Amino acid sequence: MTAPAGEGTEWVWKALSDPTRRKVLDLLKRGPRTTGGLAEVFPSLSRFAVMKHLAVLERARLILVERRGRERWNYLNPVPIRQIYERWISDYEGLWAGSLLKLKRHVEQPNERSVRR
Amino acid sequence: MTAPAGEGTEWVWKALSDPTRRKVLDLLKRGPRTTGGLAEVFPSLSRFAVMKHLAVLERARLILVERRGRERWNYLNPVPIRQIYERWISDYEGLWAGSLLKLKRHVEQPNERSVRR
DNA sequence: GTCATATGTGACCATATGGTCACATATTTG
DNA sequence: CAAATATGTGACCATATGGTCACATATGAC
Repeated sequence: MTAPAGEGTEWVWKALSDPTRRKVLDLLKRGPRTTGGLAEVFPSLSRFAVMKHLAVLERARLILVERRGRERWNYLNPVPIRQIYERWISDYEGLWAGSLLKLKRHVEQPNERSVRR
Repeated sequence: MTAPAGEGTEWVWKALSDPTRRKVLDLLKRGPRTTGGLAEVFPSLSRFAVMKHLAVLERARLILVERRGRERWNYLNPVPIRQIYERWISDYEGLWAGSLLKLKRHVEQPNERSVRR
């Protein structure tokens, strides 16, 4: 990964770019889980693979961890997701509405495959 | 990349996970550009590297391309970003507000480093 | 203390990613 | 047509990523 890369949301984007990790977050949205409990949800993955994903999520502070006895409880932290929205996605809201009238001609041709490949 | 992965937004997440590509989108938000015009903005990258990024963005349909003569004009398509928001991010809005009261204890400890590493 | 359980570490591997370079093709201009 | 410009292709490379396995450690239950 080399460097945290200025802004601070960099690791969050990386963490969110994997579907398994997004699914983990979706699960934690409904309440905290232990590492083993999470691993059970992904029968196709080894427990170790799940642990690696959790490490990536933790680095991005998308999850917070509390050790209770020999268990590790993983909690969702929604704050970084909010930041992604506020600092980047929301800037595109203007375009979703209108204002891209000049693009419309090009964008909205039913199923135009990039105007001739 | 292997497979488009069910949902359809998969390539969009991958495309957005790179800071250079997000910067390209930020530039295109202000209007279309040619490939060469974009490459000039990234003096640290070769034109070929920029072209590869554009290919990734095009695969995700985040940009749409029109060839005019010997030039290639790249247009932003904001629709996939909107879908990311609607189909995933917005599901976390509830948590941003309150409703995570049970988490608060754990989440909001000033700078707790994952409760002991 | 001993054993089972829950998690962590280290080594390793295949593929994806981000990048390079050399060269090919297409299009405008004189 | 010839030259300059704009983009595209193929081969290649280093590192990151997602995954495996074997083994180590910590904690709760008897």
